[in-house]
Amino acid sequence: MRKNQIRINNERRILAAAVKIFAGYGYQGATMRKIAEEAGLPKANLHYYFQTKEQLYRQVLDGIFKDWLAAANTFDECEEPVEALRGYIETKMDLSRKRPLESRIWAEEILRGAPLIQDQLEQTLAAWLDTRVKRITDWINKGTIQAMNPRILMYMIWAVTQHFADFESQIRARNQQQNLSDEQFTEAKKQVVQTILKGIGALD
Amino acid sequence: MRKNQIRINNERRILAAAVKIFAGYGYQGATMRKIAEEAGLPKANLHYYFQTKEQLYRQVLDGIFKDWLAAANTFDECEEPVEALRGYIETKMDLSRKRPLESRIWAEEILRGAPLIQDQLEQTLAAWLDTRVKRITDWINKGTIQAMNPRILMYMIWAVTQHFADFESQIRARNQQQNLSDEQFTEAKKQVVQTILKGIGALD
DNA sequence: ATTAATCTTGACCGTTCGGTCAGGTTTATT
DNA sequence: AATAAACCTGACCGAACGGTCAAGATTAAT
Repeated sequence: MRKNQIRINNERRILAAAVKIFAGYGYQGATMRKIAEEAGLPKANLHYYFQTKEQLYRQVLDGIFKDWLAAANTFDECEEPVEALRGYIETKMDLSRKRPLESRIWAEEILRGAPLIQDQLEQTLAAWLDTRVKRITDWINKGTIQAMNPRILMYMIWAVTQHFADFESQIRARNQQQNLSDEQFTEAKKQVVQTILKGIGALD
Repeated sequence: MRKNQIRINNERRILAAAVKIFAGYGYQGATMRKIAEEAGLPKANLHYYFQTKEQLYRQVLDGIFKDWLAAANTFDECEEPVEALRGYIETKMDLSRKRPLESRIWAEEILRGAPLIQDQLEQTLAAWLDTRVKRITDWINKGTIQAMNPRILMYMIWAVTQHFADFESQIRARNQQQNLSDEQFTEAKKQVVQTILKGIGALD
């Protein structure tokens, strides 16, 4: 039951166009016409592969969601808070930099209260968050980091890593400047990691 | 040339409804019909006071923008980094908590790249940011806080304070839980302030 | 070569959008 | 009391929306 090559190609093409348009206009602002134009296909053809706009959007979100969760692997692989948190923060910032369009779509969906993926978020994300909270709690009990509310720490990391990329692309667009150079971005990553790790007493 | 009471009342009513609807649906998702319904007025009446949807949205943004900038006064009033940053962070978090709808509208506008208020942002915000950067640089030169890129610090504070409120309201909605209690919120503020101040070497 | 399955697309549909406007009503001015 | 200014609103408009469909073109299976 493998899919035909034509279907594979066209679905990929449509999804790529959808990412661009959804990122640029938001869910409501995006139209099937714009996506079709971007993909270089007639609008009716989009509806052949994706029955509705919502279904197309869901598939876009699915792809993003998986990547965003996968970024947390370093969190699990490392035993100590310094490595674990540094790995997670850097991976998430890298991801936001590498895929700014997807990052923006994700941010908007979260901001709107995730009306289309509540279920996934409730289940997957709650469980995901719980295991990280447990791990942070262990560090606190061992005295490796200072006492705090682990959930708030996760929110802070989330906010900073997620929206750093958004700020960046927005500032770049406004100033007609170049993107942050690799050196500048590495500096930013370093500073974010440094501030948070030091802030929770994991350094010095 | 003072405005009539009728005009004052109705404009206020419409703006309040607009805040609710824009926050709930985003700029594109919001419709003049929904706003009119929320305000309890016929749609044509909205267009009597605000000629276009965009003009109405601009006025909503204007109100938010002023409050958000004003929140930074503590930053100027205090000489030392600990007071200045604590005051700014706490004021911004309080503001986001007190006016979550406005906070969400602002966040979405920023996320979209501020297509409707670019000019204001470029001028006002750039200048605003520059003076803060200078002040932070002074602290660094005096050795009160450790060396760093001041702009990145501002982004971090921005991201955390802004989107903490967004996360909160979203999580509340999803879990049908109560809002964070005053105690919990105070705890959160404390932890954010503590983490950032300690993270930049202003504490301990 | 024939049939079946898949793919393509211009034309079209009902709905809703932001916005307009004429004509009536209420309020302010004299 | 009369005139002017401000306010109100049901009905309407063209445009754009998401989505449909029948009929033809292409590809795959036999």
